[in-house]
Amino acid sequence: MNSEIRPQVSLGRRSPMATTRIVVADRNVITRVGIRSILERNTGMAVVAEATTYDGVIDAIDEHGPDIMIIDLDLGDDTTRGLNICEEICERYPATKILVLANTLSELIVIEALRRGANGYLCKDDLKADELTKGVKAIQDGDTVLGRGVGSLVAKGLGSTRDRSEHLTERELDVIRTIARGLSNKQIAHEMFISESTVKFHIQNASKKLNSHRRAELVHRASAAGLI
Amino acid sequence: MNSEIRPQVSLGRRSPMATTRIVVADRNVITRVGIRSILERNTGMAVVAEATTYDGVIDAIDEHGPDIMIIDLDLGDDTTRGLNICEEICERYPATKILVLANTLSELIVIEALRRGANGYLCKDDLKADELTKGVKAIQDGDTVLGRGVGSLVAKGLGSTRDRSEHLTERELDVIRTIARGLSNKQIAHEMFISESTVKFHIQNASKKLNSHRRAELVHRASAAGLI
DNA sequence: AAAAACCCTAGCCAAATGGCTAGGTAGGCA
DNA sequence: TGCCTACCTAGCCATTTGGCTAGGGTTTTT
Repeated sequence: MNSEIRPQVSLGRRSPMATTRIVVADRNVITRVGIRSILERNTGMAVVAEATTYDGVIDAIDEHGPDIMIIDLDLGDDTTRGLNICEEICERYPATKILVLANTLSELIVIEALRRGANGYLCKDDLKADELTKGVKAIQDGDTVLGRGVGSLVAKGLGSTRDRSEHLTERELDVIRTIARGLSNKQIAHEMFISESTVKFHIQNASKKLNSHRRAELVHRASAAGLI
Repeated sequence: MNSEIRPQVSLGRRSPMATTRIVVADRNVITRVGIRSILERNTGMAVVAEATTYDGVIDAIDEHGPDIMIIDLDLGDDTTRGLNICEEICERYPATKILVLANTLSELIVIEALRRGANGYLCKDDLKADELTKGVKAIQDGDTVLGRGVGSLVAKGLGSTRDRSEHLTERELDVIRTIARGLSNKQIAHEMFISESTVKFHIQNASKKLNSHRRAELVHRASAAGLI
């Protein structure tokens, strides 16, 4: 794994008086307003635009050239674009740093996001207001920020991976959780940015591990085991 | 349902100068701040407290005696308390009106929430900022407010099934429990001495009640609701 | 260097499911 | 009596699934 991500981005600390210009992208109004409100408690931060679609993100960056883009990868209008938007932004607007604000936590998504140019990854749940602010500042200073839970998750994956007697992989759990929400394989594929074949592959493997033959049973067992 | 509550606070239309005091409960900071921020654009509304747990909700109401409680039923710390918190509030603090702000939409949940004293039910997704504000005002005026989608969902079920609390029948529960064990419709039919058609019939009905479209989701919802 | 995990993809086929319309029964209740 | 509910059954059709084989790739462990 590249430990070296986006090498040639301006490193120096910014002058304390400069305003950090931010664009927020999320499909949910409440969330957008919430983020804006939390950030603007700081005089040094300004949310200059909001976006609700991938195209809207590009447009907003193009127009405002923000310092930081805070984005929920799942904007819903184009399921294939979630992770890729990071690359798009990174390539076309290298001056804009990316903070991913996700609903769910999956080691793979975190890694992928970082690999594609994200500078930070926070999870909406269990996030504290000051963590968001601190995260933005840290990224502004050139750091890479991983929220509570996120860091340890990644570290766990990067470090020791053993003691798996009968354990479901992270990916398999992701799939099961999504099945529990009632999505079809096709929908899951879109949401996870993988192909339908892969979804079926994970289901098959998880099913064997939990000895179930129907996805409903799979969900129930995983649920009963407290895995989801 | 009691149309007459809150004796000592001015009833009927409030004077335009009066401030609507609100408590917001949601486990997510961003959401709490977002709601607060949206509501406080109106001079007549003030979020006097926030809560993140069920006990916190009770404490906050006890301390502030708000006009309106905006709550996400899933606060996570006690899964059995979600719907019951409505009753608790309704009984102990009849002056406080309840607006449920949910993530998911299920007819059963909506009905139950209303039956237990909720005055409104909005769905976070696809909610517009002014809808939240309008909803609060409407509830303050004594109306019952159901968000887009919510209303039609309930109306659909309400036409045929008026007063009764919408619940799953014994047979439907039997089927769901068996689905959870991973049996196919054919196997279920054989085990229950009914035809496969009947199995599908029960599944369809239960699915409508729980607003799910896949048996895996049906199992998960029923399971999460403690029904099986 | 080899093995072991994990992740991703493809295609095939039979079976199962979801969603629907359109009936039937029996018991409780106004 | 008629109406309601719960329960039961049938058939249709498109879609989804389960189960399989047969490959890719990367990273970590041995």
